[in-house]
Amino acid sequence: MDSLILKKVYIFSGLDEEELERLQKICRVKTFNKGDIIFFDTEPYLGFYITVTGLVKIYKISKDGREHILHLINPTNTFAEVPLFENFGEIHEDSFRYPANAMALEDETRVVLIPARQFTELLENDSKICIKMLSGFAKRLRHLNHHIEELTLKDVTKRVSGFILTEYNNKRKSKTEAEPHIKLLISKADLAAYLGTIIETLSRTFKKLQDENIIDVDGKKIIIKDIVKLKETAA
Amino acid sequence: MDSLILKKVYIFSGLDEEELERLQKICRVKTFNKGDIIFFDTEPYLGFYITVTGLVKIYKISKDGREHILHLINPTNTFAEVPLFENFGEIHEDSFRYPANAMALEDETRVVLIPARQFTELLENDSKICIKMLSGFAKRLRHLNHHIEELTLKDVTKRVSGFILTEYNNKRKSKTEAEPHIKLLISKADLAAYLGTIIETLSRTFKKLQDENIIDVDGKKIIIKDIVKLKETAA
DNA sequence: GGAACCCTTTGACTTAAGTCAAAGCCCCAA
DNA sequence: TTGGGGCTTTGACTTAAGTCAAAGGGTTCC
Repeated sequence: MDSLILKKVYIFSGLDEEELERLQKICRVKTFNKGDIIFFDTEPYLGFYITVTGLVKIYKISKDGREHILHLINPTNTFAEVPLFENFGEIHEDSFRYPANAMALEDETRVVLIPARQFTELLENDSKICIKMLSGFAKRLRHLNHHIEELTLKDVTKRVSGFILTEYNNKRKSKTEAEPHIKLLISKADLAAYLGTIIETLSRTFKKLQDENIIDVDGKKIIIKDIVKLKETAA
Repeated sequence: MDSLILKKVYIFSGLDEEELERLQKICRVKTFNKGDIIFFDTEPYLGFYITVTGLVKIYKISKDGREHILHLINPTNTFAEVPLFENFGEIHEDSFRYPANAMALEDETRVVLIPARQFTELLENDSKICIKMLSGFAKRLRHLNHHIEELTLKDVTKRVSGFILTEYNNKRKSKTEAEPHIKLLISKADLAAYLGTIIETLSRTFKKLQDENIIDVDGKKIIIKDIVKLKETAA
């Protein structure tokens, strides 16, 4: 497998060559196509994953079939690490399940599986990795808190506007461009599920924001026409 | 201060006497009355807290004044540890703020402040504590995921029923009794905020469940009259 | 080129839950 | 005992967002 990818994974960035090599030996690489399931929330827990290429969605399905997306996992990011620690030491009993479902959202989505047992041995001897993982968990906690805040205290229009703004800010970190816009990496149905709504409502919200001359929606491209008003709407 | 309390805190349960003593020296104890603010989300980050006695709520306020409760912290549990790790090493720059507000919900609520800087030194030398903290974070992540699931995929009636059931299950772990019931530790307004709704809707929901002979509400006491139907309603 | 498909939009309708306002209840204190 | 204040309930109304159904638009594949 690609040895470089592990180096880029945040939690492994403190490891030396030898440790990386050891880790590499226990990893398993898997490739998925768009729509393929990586794991269901009913499956026994094997270990956590790293997205290498493509995009992965972590989601839950309610009894009546509605879906809610908890996370979208980009390359070099990890997912499903939480069960590792829920009852540290008891993982061997294989009574653990994955906490949600994971699906590949693009063709050629490659992921690396880090088996639980071997990894925990590594952890016990290395507080640096632990701190990195703590840091990763902290970020995720922050994200989930923010997500809950959005879902409970804001209406759909505010959530959509907020989403566009954060996406735009993330993008701007890397480059600047003439026409301020974002490109959706996911389908509108998925975006709706991520924002805690349904596709029809999302569609109407986009239309409303277009009518108010705040944005322009062209397929998966969303052009920001009035960032000041967009910020007002999101606030 | 009470030295016994630190022993009971989950993340410190691996420490020996000497380490506990060292920790104790750097702690500060504070006592609050009902309604007192422990910290606002605008204050610079000093460190994390442990609830010793009483009850603490962690909450956010939206622009239009609505409140949402993220967590309720019981004795021996910690809160506000997340910022410790968000940019590990940079805490000294004191540019960090608390991520939410914290308020004492009972008189004589005692909390212990563990200063950030001293604590991180301890962490770096002890992977056992790290793993304990990871485990604590994992539990919280699980809780937040569950919370999001509830908020986005379920209506208020389901959320209320689910809340009663989990409270009852938590309680039953310790003791069994003739009349199945729970006692609310918080006001109904706070419960509403925790369940992502408002007090009027909560009141109506309780009434509906009473009319259907599923529960009986008597002030802060909720008697479960038909646990089978309650489970059906929550599902 | 058109059939089949998927994703998305639009319209008409329903409903859960929020808002506003008033009244009720209960406990404590003077 | 009376009265005030905090909490809670109830009622009437509004509204945001979900449901159901149908139509539109763009790709891909024979």
